[in-house]
Amino acid sequence: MRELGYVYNMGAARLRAERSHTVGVVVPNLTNPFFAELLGGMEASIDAAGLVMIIANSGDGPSRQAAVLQRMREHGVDGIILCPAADTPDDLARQVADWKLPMVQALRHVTDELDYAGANYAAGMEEAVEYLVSLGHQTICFAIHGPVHSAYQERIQGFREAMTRSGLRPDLVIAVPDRVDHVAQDAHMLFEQGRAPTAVICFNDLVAHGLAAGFYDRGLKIGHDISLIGFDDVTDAEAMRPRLTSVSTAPSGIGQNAAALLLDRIAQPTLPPRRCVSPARLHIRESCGPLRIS
Amino acid sequence: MRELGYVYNMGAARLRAERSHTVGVVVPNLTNPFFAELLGGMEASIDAAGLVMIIANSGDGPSRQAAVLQRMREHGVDGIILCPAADTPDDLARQVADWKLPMVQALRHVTDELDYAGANYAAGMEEAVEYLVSLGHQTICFAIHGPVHSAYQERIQGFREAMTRSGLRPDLVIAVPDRVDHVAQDAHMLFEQGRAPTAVICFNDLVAHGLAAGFYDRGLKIGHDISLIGFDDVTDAEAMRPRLTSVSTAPSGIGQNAAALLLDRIAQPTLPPRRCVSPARLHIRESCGPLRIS
DNA sequence: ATGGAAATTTAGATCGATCTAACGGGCGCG
DNA sequence: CGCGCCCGTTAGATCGATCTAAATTTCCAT
Repeated sequence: MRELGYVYNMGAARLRAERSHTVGVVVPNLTNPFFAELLGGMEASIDAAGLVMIIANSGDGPSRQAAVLQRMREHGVDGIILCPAADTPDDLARQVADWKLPMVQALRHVTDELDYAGANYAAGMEEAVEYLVSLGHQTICFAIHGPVHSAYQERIQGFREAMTRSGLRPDLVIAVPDRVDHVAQDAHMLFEQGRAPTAVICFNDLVAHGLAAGFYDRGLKIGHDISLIGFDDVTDAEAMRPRLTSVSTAPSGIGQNAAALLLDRIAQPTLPPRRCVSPARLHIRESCGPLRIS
Repeated sequence: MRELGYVYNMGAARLRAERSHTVGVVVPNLTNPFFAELLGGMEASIDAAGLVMIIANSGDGPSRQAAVLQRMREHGVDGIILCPAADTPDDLARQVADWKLPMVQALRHVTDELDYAGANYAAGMEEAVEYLVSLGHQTICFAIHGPVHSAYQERIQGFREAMTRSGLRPDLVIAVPDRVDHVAQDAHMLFEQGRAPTAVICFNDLVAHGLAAGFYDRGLKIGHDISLIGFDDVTDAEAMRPRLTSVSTAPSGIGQNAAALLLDRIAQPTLPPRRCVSPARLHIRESCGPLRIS
């Protein structure tokens, strides 16, 4: 075989066996390091199972997402890991069921009829709020960002519930610019309309990074004049100064979970839908300090 | 067709037509945001051409890389974009020619017999050195990192040549830890053995980020006590304080170039090997200042 | 040595898109 | 009216791995 330079023709095998040893992965955005880590985790598990990943970008839009799913179907993928784009219609599940295509939702979910791998964003958020409360903070702001989806809503909900439970105002949810490089210069938005937060929780580490720059520009010392908490713990929080306290969602682990769910479902398509929600824990570093009475 | 739920069977078409509408992409590392941007650029071009990307991780090791290439070959990809792993044997080109598989090298190159898309690292490095020299710096250090490959050597060569041309010591090339989170605590290495650099150029922005943290810990003010230049301009340099001056290599554009080269070569396999080297320009921000006489 | 059961080899069918060649219908011109 | 040309249609072959069934061999027991 070696002499003749034989290579196994997976395409022919697929045609006969109806198995392509291929899975599709759809993410809203390739360049966000958060998704890059997610992909890294998936790749490891999927590769170990002897399959390859076909990857595509939905651009967080339902129409592109539909086109991409169709393309993957044509390519005969054995299953799909989908991070549903914002505004994904909820008949997605029905459609996929029609297609008899194993599928798991990652990070975000639009239906309970399909598997889901994510993190417990709400619990992580609550832990962050409780930590800030324990430091004496009362005016706590949640800086949000980006398109609306389940992971977005769970964070807001976790924030509101934890704030309410602590008897604090739950409505300080402020939208900052989507473009990360504009966040710094718009950091002043947090202090408008009579708000004077002493602590800010961010939708993700990118926002935290931008706000940290904005606070620096305003002469606010992080961990002293204002406390800052990130979310995802993915950008090198360890390399920020002061080091960024962040809610760790371990995207690489979520990727592995999603891959494991998909492999199981491919093996047993009749399994009832499962949810694999990994804990999100607050990683305390140096960006938060006790409330200063001014 | 819609009523019956017909889907085009790409696998069958491939078997007959010997075209899979599939390209393989091999990178050494999925989680590095630099490669994520590269993939983003490729995805756009490849998707626009109606092909899909199969993606794999070589872990920067030749043996895994060989396995991954073999797997892609079995899957019948129409071509491959490879960022060659460190220590890739140079008979790679011969092997690929035997396989009659269109292939382009991205970011790094091991042979002139295959297409290559990259950036002019040496020129970018020279621009960085000249800029520091124009600010009066004389003791300039290059902080390197990671496995050895062509992009690594071109940067070192550019540094040495530019330093020599300016009549400065070209040998201040210092290796910092590979793990980014250890760079900060090992920043002191730069000042050992009687070296007292007043400016540091970094192998990439991750190193710059780490060193910035290390300098902060030592009480050095960046842009004042010490000047710092990054490379790649990919981590949100705009969000650092002071903003990081960095040599921009535009990985997304390199990805697009690589994709374009591959599509051309698939269309015309007999084309002579081409090289597509995009310019690398210094993006000046705030992390460098004039030499202070102490 | 022969029958029957088991093991192995071999021949063909299959998956679905595509390519070729043969076939048939339509039409114009002699 | 008939011959030949052109066009559209259709039947079958093809790609390569795999699955089934038939054909062949092996081997043990009677």
